[in-house]
Amino acid sequence: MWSSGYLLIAKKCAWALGGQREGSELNMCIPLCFQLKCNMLALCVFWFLLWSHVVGAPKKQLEPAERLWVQLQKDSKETKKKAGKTVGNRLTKLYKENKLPASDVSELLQAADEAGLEFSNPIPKKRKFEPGKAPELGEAEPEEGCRDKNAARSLDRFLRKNHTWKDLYWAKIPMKNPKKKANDMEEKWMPFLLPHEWLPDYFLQSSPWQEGMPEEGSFCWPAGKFPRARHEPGKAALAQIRSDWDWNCKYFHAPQWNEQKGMCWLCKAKPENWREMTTCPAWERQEQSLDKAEYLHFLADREKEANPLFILPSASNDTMVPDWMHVLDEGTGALAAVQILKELLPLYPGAHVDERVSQLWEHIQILYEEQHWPQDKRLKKLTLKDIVKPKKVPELDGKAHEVRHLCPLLECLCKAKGLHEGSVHQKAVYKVAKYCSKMYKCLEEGNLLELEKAGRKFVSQYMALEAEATSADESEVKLWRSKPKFHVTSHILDLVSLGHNPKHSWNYRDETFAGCMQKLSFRRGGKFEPGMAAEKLLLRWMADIPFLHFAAAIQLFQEP
DNA sequence: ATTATGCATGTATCCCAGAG
DNA sequence: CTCTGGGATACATGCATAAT
Repeated sequence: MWSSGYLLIAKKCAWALGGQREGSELNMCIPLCFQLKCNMLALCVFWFLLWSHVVGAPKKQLEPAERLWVQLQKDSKETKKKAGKTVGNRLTKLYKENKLPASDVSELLQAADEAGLEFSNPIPKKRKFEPGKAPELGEAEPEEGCRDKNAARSLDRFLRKNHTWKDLYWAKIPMKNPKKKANDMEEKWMPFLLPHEWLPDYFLQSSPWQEGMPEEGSFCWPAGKFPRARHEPGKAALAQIRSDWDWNCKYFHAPQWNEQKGMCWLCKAKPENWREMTTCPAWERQEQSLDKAEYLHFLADREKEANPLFILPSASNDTMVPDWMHVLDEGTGALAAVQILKELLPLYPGAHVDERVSQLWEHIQILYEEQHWPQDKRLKKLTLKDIVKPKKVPELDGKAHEVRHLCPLLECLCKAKGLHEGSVHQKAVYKVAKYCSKMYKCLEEGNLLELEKAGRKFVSQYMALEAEATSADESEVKLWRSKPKFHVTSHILDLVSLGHNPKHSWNYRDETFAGCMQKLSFRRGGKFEPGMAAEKLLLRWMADIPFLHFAAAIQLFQEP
C-alpha cells in the first residue's frame, strides 16, 4: 500500500544497486566528455582566430602591456572552466538546501549548460522544452510548455545517487495523523541514519560541526556489544537532552524565572531572595538545593505533572544541567558586555553619539586585528541601537559565539580608556570587565580553578554595581540590573568547582539546527507521507555534507 | 470579514518503452 | 535485468476571485 515498502526492499538489496551505479555514471560521463571536447575545440578555434588577427597583422606594433593582455586571456580558459564548475556546484547546492523548487534549478542548470559551462550536471542533456523560448504555437503564452515536468524526479534521482553515506535504514514506526480526528495510531515507514554506522566516522572529522559538538573525550560508546548488522537490536543509553529554559519549562515543568513558589529547578531560590542565593558561598546554595523528591513535591505543589522520564532512577532535576551558551553568552555575558560598552561610549571623541559609536567600533576592530581574531568569530556590526535602547535594558545583537569572543576584549577596551584609574564607579565597571574577560579566557584555556574564581568575582561585582546604581538614582535602575540568569551562572560555577567543564555540556548547535531542518523539510507539493518528507530531508542533508569513511580507511590501513 | 472555489504551479509515484 | 526518460495521474499549496 505504501510505496515506502517498496523502497525498503530496494534499499535492503544493496547488491542490486551496486552494478548499475557505475554504469549510470558512465552514461552521464559520455555525453559530458563529448560536449567538453566540442567546447574545447570551439575555444581553440576562437583563440586561434583572435591570435592570428592580432599577431598576424604586422602593421600594428604591439605594446608589451597589450601582449600581456592577450596572454592573460589565453590563461582564462582554465579560469573559465573552474568558474563553470563553481556555478554548477552552487546551483546544485541551491537545490540541496531546498532554496529553489526543482523546476527552477533544472531551468538554471540547463541554461548554464547551454552557456558552455562544464560541470557534473544532474539534468539530462537531451530535452524537448526550451526555457524562456516561446514555442511556435503562439506569442500569447510564451511560457507554455517551457517547464520540465520531471525536474523534481531527475534531481531526486541525483540526490539518491550522489552521496557518500550508507543507504537509509527503513523501519515501521507507529505514528499519529494530526489531520484525523480518531486517536488511533498508524504504522508508517520512516527512514533513519543508524547512529552506530556514522557516529564513529563523524567524530573523526574536524571542522564543520566542531563548534557545536561536545569537547573531545566527553563522548564515548557505552561499554557493551557493538551492533554487527543493521537490523541487530542494540541497546542505547539516553545520555543527553538539549534544551533551553523555555524547553525546560514546557517539557520538564521547570519553574519560570518569576514564579513565586520558586524560580530555580536546582535550589529553593525565590524571586525575593535569589540575589542573596546568587552571591552566597557555594555551600550555602548546596544546603538549599532541591533533591529529586523535593523537586517532585515542588511540581505537585504547582499542580504540574512530572515528565515520564523522571521514572528513570538517574533522571532528576540536577541532571538538567544549565548550559554556558544560553546562560552566559546569551544572558549575563552579553548583558555585562553591552553595559560596559555603554559606559565607555561617552569617553570616545565625537560631537554626536553615532560618531562615538563608530569610534568605539573602530577600536574593537583594531583589537580584533591585533589579536588576529578569525573573521567568523568577530562581531559583525555595532550600531547605536545595539547599545542604547530608550527605556529598555540594552541588548547586544550578536550570535552567541561572537559574544563569547568579544568578552575577552572588554578589559583591553576599558584599560585603553583609563577606567581602571577613574572614579569609584568607573573602577567598579572596570572590575566587571576584567573578571568577565578573565572568565572567558580561562574557559578557552580550560583552567577550571581560575574560571570559577573569576566567575564568582564577575557575578558579585556585577551585583554590587546593581546595588550602587539602585541606591544612587531611582531613574537609572535600568542600567546594571541583574537578571535571574546570574543565579544560574552561580550554579554553573558550582558545577565548575566540582570539576565540570562547561564546554562538555554547552549547546551551540541547537539555535540554528531547528531553523535549518525547517528549511530543508519545506515541501512544495506532492502527496504527503511522513516517511517521504523525512527521507527528502535526510537525502538533502546527506548530499550537502559529504560523509568521509575514516574508520573504514583506518581499518584498511591497519589490517594488511 | 471570512470562507469556498478555480487556477497555476509543483511534487510523488506509477506505467511504459528503449538502451545497455 | 536495471536504469533512464517521457507521459499520465493524483495530490499539495498559494493566490486571486467569488460566495457567504
